[in-house]
Amino acid sequence: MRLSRYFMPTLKEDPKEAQIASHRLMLRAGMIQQSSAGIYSWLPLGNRVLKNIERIVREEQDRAGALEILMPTIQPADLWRESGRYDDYGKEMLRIVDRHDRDMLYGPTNEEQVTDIFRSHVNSYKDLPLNLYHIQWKFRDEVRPRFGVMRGREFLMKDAYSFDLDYEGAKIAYNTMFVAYLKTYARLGLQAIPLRADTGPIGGDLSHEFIILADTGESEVFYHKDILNLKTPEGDHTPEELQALVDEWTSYYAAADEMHDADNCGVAEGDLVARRGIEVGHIFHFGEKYSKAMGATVMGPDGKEITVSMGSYGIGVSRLVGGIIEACHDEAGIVWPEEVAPFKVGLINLKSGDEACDAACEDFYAKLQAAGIEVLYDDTSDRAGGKFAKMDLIGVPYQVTIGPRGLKTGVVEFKTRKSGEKEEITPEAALNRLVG
RNA sequence: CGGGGCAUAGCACAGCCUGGUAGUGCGCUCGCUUUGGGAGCGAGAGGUCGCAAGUUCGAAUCUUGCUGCCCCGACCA
Repeated sequence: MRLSRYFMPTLKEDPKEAQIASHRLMLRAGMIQQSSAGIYSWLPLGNRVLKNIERIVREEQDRAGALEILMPTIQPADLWRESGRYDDYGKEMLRIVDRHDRDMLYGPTNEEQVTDIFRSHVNSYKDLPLNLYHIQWKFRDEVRPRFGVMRGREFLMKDAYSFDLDYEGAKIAYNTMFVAYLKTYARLGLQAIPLRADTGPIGGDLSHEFIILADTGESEVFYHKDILNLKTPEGDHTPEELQALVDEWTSYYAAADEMHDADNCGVAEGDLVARRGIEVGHIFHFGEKYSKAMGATVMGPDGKEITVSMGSYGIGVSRLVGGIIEACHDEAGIVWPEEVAPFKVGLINLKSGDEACDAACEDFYAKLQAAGIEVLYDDTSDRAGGKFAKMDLIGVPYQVTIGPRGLKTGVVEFKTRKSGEKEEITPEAALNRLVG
C-alpha cells in the first residue's frame, strides 16, 4: 500500500478525550473514529488489525472443531422472555420496538438465539457433541463506556456455544476451548493467564477468565510466578490430554482481586505476583440453564429425552485491539506483535522525487509485494522526521529506510521496531530477512 | 446511577472574571529556502464560539434550561 493513496489520518498531538495509552494511540494512529460514547468507526488501519485478530481467533476455533455460523444482531424479545432474561437483564440491554410494535433488542449475547437454532434442528444424541460459534457485533448499553474500544458499548465478540449429552461431555468441550484459548492468545503475541472466575448464581466449578497483563489493566490479579513459564500446547489432543493440560494450567494459583484470599492462597510470598490485567476472554459451563428453560432436548439411545448440557465461550475481539496496545507500546507509539500488525513492513523513501531513491524504493516495494509481504510504502514528500515518527507511531514491526546517503554505499537502514535496533545492510539482505 | 469537569477553526488551547466586530500553536493550500529522526520564512483558506431562551443598545463573555463528551466511584466481554 502506498501511503499517498491510503487513508490514515494520524494526529501529531494527543486528543484530549483519550486518557489511556491504547485509546490515545488508536486515535493518533488514525485507527478509529468515535461516533458517540463507546461506539466507533474503524478506519483502514484499525480495520486491518481487527481483521487479523478475527482471523486468528477463527482459525483456532475451526481447529478446535467449532463450526462457524452468523446470528443476527437484532433479536426478538420473545426468545429472551423464554429464558427469563428479558426482565433480568436491565438497562444494559438496548431495547427496540419495530414498526409493528414488536419488542426487539440489540443482542448483548446469543445464548437464547443459539439455543433456538439448536432445538429447531437437533433431535438425536447422534448429532452431539456440537459447538457453534460466531463473530458478531454486540451491544451493551454500559452506564459509563470508557477506555476507547476496551470498554465500548458496541463491541465485536467471538462467542461459541457447546452442546453435550452430559456433564462429562460438556467438560471435554470446556477443556477443548480452554486449550484453544491458550493457543489463540499465544498466536496473538500475548501472554494470557487463566483465572478461576466467579460462576455467580449458576454455580459449578467450570468458569475461567483469561487476562493479559498490562499496567493499565482494570483489575488487580494475583498469580504464582511460575505460571508464566508454562509452554503453550501444540497439536491435537485426546480428552485425557486435554484434561491433563487444563489441570496443569489450573494447578498454579491465579485469581482476580475479588476472588483472591491472601491468607489462604497457599502461595509463598516470594512466589506470588500482583499485577494488573485486562480480561480478554471468558469461558463458562452453565449446564441446563437455557436448554431446560427453552426445551433444548435430544433423544437418547434409550429412547428417553435428554436436556442438553451447555457452555459458552467468549473472546472480546475488538477489546483485544486495545488490550494488545496496552501490553505492547512505548513512548513513540504502538509496537504490534507481528501476527496482528496492520502491515509487516514500513518502507520509507527519504527523498521522494529523487530518481535513485524512487527507483530503489519501487524495486524494493515490488519485490516485497511479489513475496506476499504486507508493506506500507511511504512515498509522500514529507520530511524524514515525520516519516520516521509516523512509522513508529503506527507500530509496524520492521522499517526499511532508503535514502540518498545509503544508496551511495549500497545500503538501506533496517529497523526492528520492538528493540529499536537499526542496521545498515544491503537491500538484498533486508529482503531476505523479511521474506525468510 | 452518585460525584466532578469540559464544550471557541481538522487537533490542542487562549479570550470569559471586568459585555463592544474572533485569537495563538499544530495541521491544511501556495511560494521560496531547507532536507537522515514530527524544519524556517512569507502569503492564504478555514469558526452561526454545542443548542435554545433570557438580560442588554450590544453576548464567546452575564442568567436559566437542554444536549453532548470526559474523569472518579459503583457495574461489566
